Amino acid sequence: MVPENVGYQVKNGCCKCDVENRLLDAAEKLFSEKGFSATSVRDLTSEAGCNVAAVNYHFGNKELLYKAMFKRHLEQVFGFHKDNIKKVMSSENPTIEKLTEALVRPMLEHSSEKVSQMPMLKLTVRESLNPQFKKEVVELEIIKDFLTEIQKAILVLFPKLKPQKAMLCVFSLEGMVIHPLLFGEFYHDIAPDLAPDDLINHIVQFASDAIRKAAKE
Amino acid sequence: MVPENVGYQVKNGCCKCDVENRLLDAAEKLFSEKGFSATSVRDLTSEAGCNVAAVNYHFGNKELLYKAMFKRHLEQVFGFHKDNIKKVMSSENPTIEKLTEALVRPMLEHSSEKVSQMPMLKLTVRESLNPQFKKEVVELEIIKDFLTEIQKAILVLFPKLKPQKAMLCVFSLEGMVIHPLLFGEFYHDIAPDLAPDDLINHIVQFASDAIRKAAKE
DNA sequence: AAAAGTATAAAACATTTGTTTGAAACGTGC
DNA sequence: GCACGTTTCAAACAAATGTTTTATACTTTT
Repeated sequence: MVPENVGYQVKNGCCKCDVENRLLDAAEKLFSEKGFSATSVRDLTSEAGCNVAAVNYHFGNKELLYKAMFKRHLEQVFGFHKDNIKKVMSSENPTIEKLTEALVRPMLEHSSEKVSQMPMLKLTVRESLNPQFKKEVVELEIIKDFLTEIQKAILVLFPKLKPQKAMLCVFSLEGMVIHPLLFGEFYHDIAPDLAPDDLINHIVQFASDAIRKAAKE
Repeated sequence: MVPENVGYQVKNGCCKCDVENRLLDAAEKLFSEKGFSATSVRDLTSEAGCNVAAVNYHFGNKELLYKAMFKRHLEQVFGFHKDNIKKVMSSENPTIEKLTEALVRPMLEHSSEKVSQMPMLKLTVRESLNPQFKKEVVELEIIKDFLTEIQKAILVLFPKLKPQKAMLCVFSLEGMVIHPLLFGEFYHDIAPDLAPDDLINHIVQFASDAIRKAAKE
């Protein structure tokens, strides 16, 4: 296995770092397509254009590569969304509609880049559903932080709301947003003429109405 | 492979039917625990107490056993929920609260039996997320029927609601219900002192409020 | 330039995989 | 009891799996 700390500065960028990143890229692509077990180490290394032994050399084994892939991906994604929350809450006149829209829209309107990151969201959910390993491979703490961030924002908007009730609203909102991401094919099948904006507006309205009502009681 | 129609009546219940059902039971248990790829045919047959060849003999191959397992399970589960809808809608004074509660409560309050069927729900979602086979293994039609049934019930309660809007409400409701089923550990981790009834009441109220508001516009 | 440390590569390793085979056991109808 | 179709089983099959080994190339340090 590769030493944690190299005793010298790597000058040639084409070496260690590059292979590791290519393997992480290959991992995102193949694992999210076919799952962990159905993706072989040889699939990964040939996608990354390196030797079979590279996985074990750089990451220890297949499972640790899996874990490293999640870490890199989740930090990037949640960082993006937390920035969006901050922007809304530090804006002039923050409302629950603005907050929900800031969360819902980037997740649901799929530009060309977003499409490619949907498989990874699905895989993350899949892995959370039936964790197949003893040691957790998706770190719960980073997700918990994210949800707590939304909860805080809601409590700023509705100070009278009980914290636990606010967290339930976060859960419900997240459930509504994740749902079309997970079952997009159903939406298209059952409601073929549904525009993305209609869906976004529906969820924003649906959630905002319910949260506002909950805050009144 | 086993012939579709046997030329005689099987009298001894200990034969064909029994092995097939034991294999389907083993499939539910092991596939929902470890997933398709991570479960070997030998795992299945030793759990079912039969020979390795039995899977291929009775179902053709591992994948067809997987499909047969889903069919048996989904027909049972959706049948149960559709019955509940009918009971509410044919009751004296059906309301949106009664309807949502009839759907939400049986799913979320986990008696000893419900606990054991949660892994199968997770597996069903998992399989819908990243279908790993060419031929669909979870039949979409039976799910579509179920969602349409809820949509119809909502339209009876709120005739002015546009059908498409009603279906969006069904999606949102389903999203909120599935969410705690999928991420129950999170709920327990983030809100440890949350009683099942509180969660059920929250979702019933949250959804009913929002649907009623949507019907007014 | 020599030595030391690091990265890549091809080949081999021992298991495990899904599936098939061929024979034996079982149940049924004559 | 006999012949026939059906079901079960142990054994074997070829293919694929994750990982390790050994040797070779490369980079940095001295």
